[in-house]
Amino acid sequence: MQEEQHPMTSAARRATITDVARAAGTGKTSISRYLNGETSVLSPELRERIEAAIAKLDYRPNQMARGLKRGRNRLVGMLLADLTNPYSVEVLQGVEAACHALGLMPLICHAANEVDMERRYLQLLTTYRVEGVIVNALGVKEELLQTFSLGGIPVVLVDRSVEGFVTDMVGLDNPKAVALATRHLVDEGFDDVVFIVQPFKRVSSRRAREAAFRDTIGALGATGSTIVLDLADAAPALAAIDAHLRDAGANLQRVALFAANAPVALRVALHLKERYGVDWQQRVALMSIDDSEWAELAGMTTVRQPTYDIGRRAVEFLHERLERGLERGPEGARMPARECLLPGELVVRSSTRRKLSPGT
Amino acid sequence: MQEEQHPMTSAARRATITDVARAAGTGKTSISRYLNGETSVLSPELRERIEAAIAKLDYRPNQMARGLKRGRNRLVGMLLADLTNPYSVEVLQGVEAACHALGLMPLICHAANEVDMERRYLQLLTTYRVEGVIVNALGVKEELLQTFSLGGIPVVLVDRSVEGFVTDMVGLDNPKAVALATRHLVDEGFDDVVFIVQPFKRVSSRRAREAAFRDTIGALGATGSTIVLDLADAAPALAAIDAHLRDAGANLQRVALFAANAPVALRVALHLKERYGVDWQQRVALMSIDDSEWAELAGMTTVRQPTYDIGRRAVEFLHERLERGLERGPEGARMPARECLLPGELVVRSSTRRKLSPGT
DNA sequence: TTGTATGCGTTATCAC
DNA sequence: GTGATAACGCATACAA
Repeated sequence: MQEEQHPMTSAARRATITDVARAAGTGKTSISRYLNGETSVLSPELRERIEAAIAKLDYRPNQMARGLKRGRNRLVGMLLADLTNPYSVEVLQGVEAACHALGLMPLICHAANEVDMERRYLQLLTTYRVEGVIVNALGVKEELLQTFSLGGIPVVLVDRSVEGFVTDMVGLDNPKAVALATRHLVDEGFDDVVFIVQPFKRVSSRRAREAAFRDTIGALGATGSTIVLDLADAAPALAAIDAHLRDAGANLQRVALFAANAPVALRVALHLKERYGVDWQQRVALMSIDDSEWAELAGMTTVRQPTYDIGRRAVEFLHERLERGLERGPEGARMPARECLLPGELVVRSSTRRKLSPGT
Repeated sequence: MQEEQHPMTSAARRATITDVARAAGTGKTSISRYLNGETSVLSPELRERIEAAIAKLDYRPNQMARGLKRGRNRLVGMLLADLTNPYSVEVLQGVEAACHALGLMPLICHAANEVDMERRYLQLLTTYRVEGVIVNALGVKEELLQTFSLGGIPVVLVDRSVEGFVTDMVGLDNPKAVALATRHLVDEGFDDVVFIVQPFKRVSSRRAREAAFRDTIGALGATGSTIVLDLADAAPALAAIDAHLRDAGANLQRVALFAANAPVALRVALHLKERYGVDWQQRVALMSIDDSEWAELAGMTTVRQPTYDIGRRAVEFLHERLERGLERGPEGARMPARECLLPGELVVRSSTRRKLSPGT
């Protein structure tokens, strides 16, 4: 009844290590050794038989069983707050590449901006016994993460820290990046800068960027203010922006808008276009952190984050901790929390180049 | 030596079902029963003890072990060719939501446009014994997918079919969508439409869209041509576009550019901006399939794909096959391949609204 | 150099 | 109602 057109066992279940052993006329141990690269302790002849059997049966070791036995399944959890944000996708690319290089498999969880999803996914990751987690979340709290740490599962934070919780974290060097951008604006002759940021919530980077903005503006002796824009209800903030623009125009001030990230920048740009028409760029200068794909098209100045490297570093941090945990006992993985702050790169485009001589 | 500050077993390994059984003063079987909702056959008293023990130990069943025993681990593979393409992210959202609702866990694999990665990831999915796969790939061939089908693992294709391989597939209704868009252009008075598409390669949807374009243009008696643009080497195609635009201008023809998807549209838009300046939209009309986030900002007409539903349907297809496979024997999952073609929605923006009276 | 036996955490089969 | 016990597929200590 078995049709053997293809080299594998028809439409039945996959071959197991036992099947291979039988086909190769040997024991499971030798197969296991072959799989784990203990190639030196195998007679060339047996080795060939094993290779043949594996090929014939199209055998693939079952990672689940393997993980169960070894205690580690090479799975690492990657929790992303919002894949809609190009930042996340880019970080992800770095994470994937690094994981691949290290033989790890990222289990990607996309919370789609739902705080409740974050919690559920984190719990789920726990049931799959991931060896570590990389977290870029919106509302995760310390206690949730403690579960991992206490269980000996390393946690690496991306882009934001979590209050009351110390671990490795990697992200943009916000102070430097914001200072760079702000200084650029002032240098270009803008004497009134409006920083636009989402409600801080639990997101430390938002707060950090805003603080850096105020510091820099103060140090430069320029005029600056902050407007908080909630993407779920942007009207009030947009009205505030309009008002500010109107007043500044009356005072002959040159104002620049500085968005704290790409989603905010897009929302603001859409509003400006709607309000001032297609040539809104002639009327108001907009820049942002995050160099999204449309920035070039819109000719908008940005600060490009080293997203790929951020992802890569996050995995490296994780990997180092995993290694440590292996060498010493499970309790010996103690190691001070590290922080990796990568520099942003200013990408100057037409939106912030001086167009009008001051006072005109 | 054990510090019991937190309710769980210090920094050691996670609690197992045996631990819970011991803590509850019962056998593993009862715990298992409790976990699997066989709640009716448990005395209320025992039930409470179990609940308490689980809470106290912060016990989480190990999915790996569970999968090993049951033969199914609720994992489904999701292979994505390019997360950089917003289309993919949107489809993913649908997939995730549907999976979550059905108790499935998507294992997301991002091939980053590397055909070789696709192959590797597909093999990897096999080792994790996913119960099914949803594939949106660039270069996977029939043989690779056969491995899954023959192994009794359902495959659902998204957006594109694979030559010589029959399975469920879900995507945009390309003929209708392209016809809708093309007719719109002609209605708006464009008498020369250029369709721009990436090299067909193994991507069936590209071919389908181009064919639909030619059919529609022919049926409408309008002038149309196709330019193939390779994102990795766009110069020739862009030059061809320039030439076409020049010639058409000389002949007083109104030409519209129709990009087959968002990445192409972006590349073309960038070129046009570079060539014609910030008011390039005044000179040439551009539309595209895929309603990317910058389309609104650029005022570009698009065909919006029902991405979320595409993802959802894909999971539903998969789920139905999984159920079938359970009821009847593993061989009884036979079921004709289905195709779900969802309609696109025309989003008209300023880019294609008549600006010049013909012949001016 | 090779094979046997045991256990990883869970579910399923069968007794009680 | 409840609880031993045998698998699931694999790795490993140990024996041969």
